[in-house]
Amino acid sequence: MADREKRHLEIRGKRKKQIMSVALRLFSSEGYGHVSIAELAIHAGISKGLMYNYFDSKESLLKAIVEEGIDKIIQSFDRNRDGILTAEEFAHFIRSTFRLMEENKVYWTQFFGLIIQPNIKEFLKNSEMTGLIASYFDILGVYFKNMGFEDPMLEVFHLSVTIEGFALMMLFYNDLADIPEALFKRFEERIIHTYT
Amino acid sequence: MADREKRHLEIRGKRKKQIMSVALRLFSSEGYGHVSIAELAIHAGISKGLMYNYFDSKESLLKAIVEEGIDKIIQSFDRNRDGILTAEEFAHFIRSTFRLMEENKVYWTQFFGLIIQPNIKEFLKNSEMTGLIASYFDILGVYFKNMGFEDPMLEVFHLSVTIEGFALMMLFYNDLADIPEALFKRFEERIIHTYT
Amino acid sequence: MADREKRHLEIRGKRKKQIMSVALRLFSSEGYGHVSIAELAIHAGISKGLMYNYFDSKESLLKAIVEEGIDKIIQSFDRNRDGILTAEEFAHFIRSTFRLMEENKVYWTQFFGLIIQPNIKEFLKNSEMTGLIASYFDILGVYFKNMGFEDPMLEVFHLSVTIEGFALMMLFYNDLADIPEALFKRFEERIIHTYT
Amino acid sequence: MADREKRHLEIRGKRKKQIMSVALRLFSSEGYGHVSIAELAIHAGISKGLMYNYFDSKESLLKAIVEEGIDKIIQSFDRNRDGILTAEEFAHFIRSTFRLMEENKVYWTQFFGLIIQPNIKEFLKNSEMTGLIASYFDILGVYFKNMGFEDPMLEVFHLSVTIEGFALMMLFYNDLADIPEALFKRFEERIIHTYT
DNA sequence: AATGAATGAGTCTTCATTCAT
DNA sequence: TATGAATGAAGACTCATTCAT
Repeated sequence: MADREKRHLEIRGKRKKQIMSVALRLFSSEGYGHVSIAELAIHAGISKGLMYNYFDSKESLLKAIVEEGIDKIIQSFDRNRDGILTAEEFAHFIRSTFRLMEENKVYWTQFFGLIIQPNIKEFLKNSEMTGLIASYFDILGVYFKNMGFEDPMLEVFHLSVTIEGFALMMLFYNDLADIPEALFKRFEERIIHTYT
Repeated sequence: MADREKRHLEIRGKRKKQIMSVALRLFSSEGYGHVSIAELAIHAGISKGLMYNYFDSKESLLKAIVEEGIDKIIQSFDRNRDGILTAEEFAHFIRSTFRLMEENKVYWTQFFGLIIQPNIKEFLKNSEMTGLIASYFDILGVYFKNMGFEDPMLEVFHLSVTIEGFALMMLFYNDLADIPEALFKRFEERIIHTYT
Repeated sequence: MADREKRHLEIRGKRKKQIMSVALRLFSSEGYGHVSIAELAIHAGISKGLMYNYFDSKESLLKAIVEEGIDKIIQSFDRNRDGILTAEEFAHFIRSTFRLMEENKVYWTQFFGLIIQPNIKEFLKNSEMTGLIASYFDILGVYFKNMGFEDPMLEVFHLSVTIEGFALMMLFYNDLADIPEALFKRFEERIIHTYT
Repeated sequence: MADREKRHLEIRGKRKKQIMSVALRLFSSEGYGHVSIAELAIHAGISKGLMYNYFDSKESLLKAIVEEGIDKIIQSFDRNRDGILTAEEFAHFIRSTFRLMEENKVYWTQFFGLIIQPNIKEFLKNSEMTGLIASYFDILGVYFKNMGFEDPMLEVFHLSVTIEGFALMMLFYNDLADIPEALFKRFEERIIHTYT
């Protein structure tokens, strides 16, 4: 009994992940509104009805995907929040952020491609991320002030804009030709160099 | 007769612009796929059928909007392409770019919100813009080299990423609370200062 | 302009009535839940989509039908409610009620067949009819008391039960073979005779 | 072995009854077409698949329920069919009928709520009940004739209509507030008094 | 030029039923 | 016996597009 139940849960878990993974890819590349359940089912190799065994609706599937991504981000960034950053810590923070993105380039690119879609942005605004971002902005503001920057908030703005722009660039050019791996490294060092 | 015809064309022109303007706003905020012709007609104060007097289809309307935006960009940037930039010319180039964006903040924000949507990106890739951007990249590369930057292509990348990131930030935060006007100016000077 | 608008409204009105009429017939004979929009469309000689030009949903169509019936009933019975009934008035009340049912036997049989369906009953309970029925019960109670009946409320109950049962009988046997016209008359006189 | 088999059959029998009981309740209150197998399974505390171990299909389950009800009715009324009714026998017949309904008010109300649904009526028409009812009509006709009623068939009609109307009334008002128990008794005596 | 009734293909969703375990 | 994952046909509903007026 416990055996059967365990297997069921395993199967459910796998299927759920599989559906979410396929959906993220399609939603990101085609746009949420342009992906039909039929298309999703074909790409996931399942029947049309099965999705509804795992998610209440198409929108609920979207929500699950977005929330999972937000959770991943929060888990990654929710450590060492004592609030004071040294130059070394700043460098480490930037490097580990890029490392995270690089390791799951496909996932994060797709995720980014998803959350910039109209109506989906709203999910973010109502999530914990808003607070998380604000607190990081504060920490960075203090750091830049301590480092002697004239206009710390402008630097915070510049840095975050740069990182978002980088993500957007990856999204745009990844379809055509991959961005050279080396660029990751050089770009990252360029940022660290500017701010330490 | 010629008079009547002229007035006729004038009216057509105005209607067309009005439809395109409303459509851009809706496509950008709701997402192309989520805007129905019925909704568009209501917001434009016309009947559903009338749209088809001006555009062959919904997609043709989209195309017209995107092409108009691309044309505007090309017209703005297609001057002084002798190819060699002085520091002063660079500063002027950055300033006039920001000025253009600032003056039509609403239009460009909407336009940006439109072209980052999946499937619509493709329009850009097949447009003249690709070549235009490439040529600007070349000019900037030469400029950065002349200015003694170690890795000119990285700087080009950084600059373009920054500007795209800025546009994205405007798109995201414009709904909630306007970005302070002053930031435009400070951000722009920050870029000029870095690269001159 | 006013002309066109008028014609539009005329067409809309006719179509709406036509759809409601076909829907009532099908809902009553097949059961609301078993009638598909496709089936309804075929029987009404229209396309599947057109129904949604006139009603928001299948349920909204149902609601319109039920409410129309309730309104008809209320209009028929909402006259002379001074509250005191003579034997003559009672006889007239019964006769005119039967006359109304007889004249639109098809409509009322279908309507009755609709409102006894599960879930649809609820519509009635929340309608004005509840109050109307209650007030008629009161009036009849007084009448039976004045006529010297031992247990007036029991008579009210008996009478209403009899009429409802008559409606149900019509619904059941109308499919197979029509109830003989004469029965209407004899049944009606039987009731009048019992209670005057 | 025979023991195990017996227990086996006992369990099967119980399960079957349980499923039928839950199904009758749901079919009656929600309408046959609106009850899904999933819903049924949840309310019966079994899995979706298990139902198919006991019944071939949803319709076959419905059929079993209706047939069981018809059987119960036939068993109750199939006695003393010598054909001639005295006044005393008539009174006893009415009383025992009401007693039967009263004792299993919930069951019969639900059953009645089921068989008046469109499409389900057909089951009755093709069942033995049609003949049974006809024969009772005959017996009652003779009885009323012997009792000196002017229009015996009208009385048969009136009586059956009254009883059906009573059942319908119970179905309608049972959800809201129970019909006072005393009414059963008084209503029954009222009928007996009229016809003896 | 302008309207909106009408169409029907396509979308999301439900659900009776099957089957491997 | 019992489970629930999986299927696919069918249902409610949407919407780009056409066309008579």
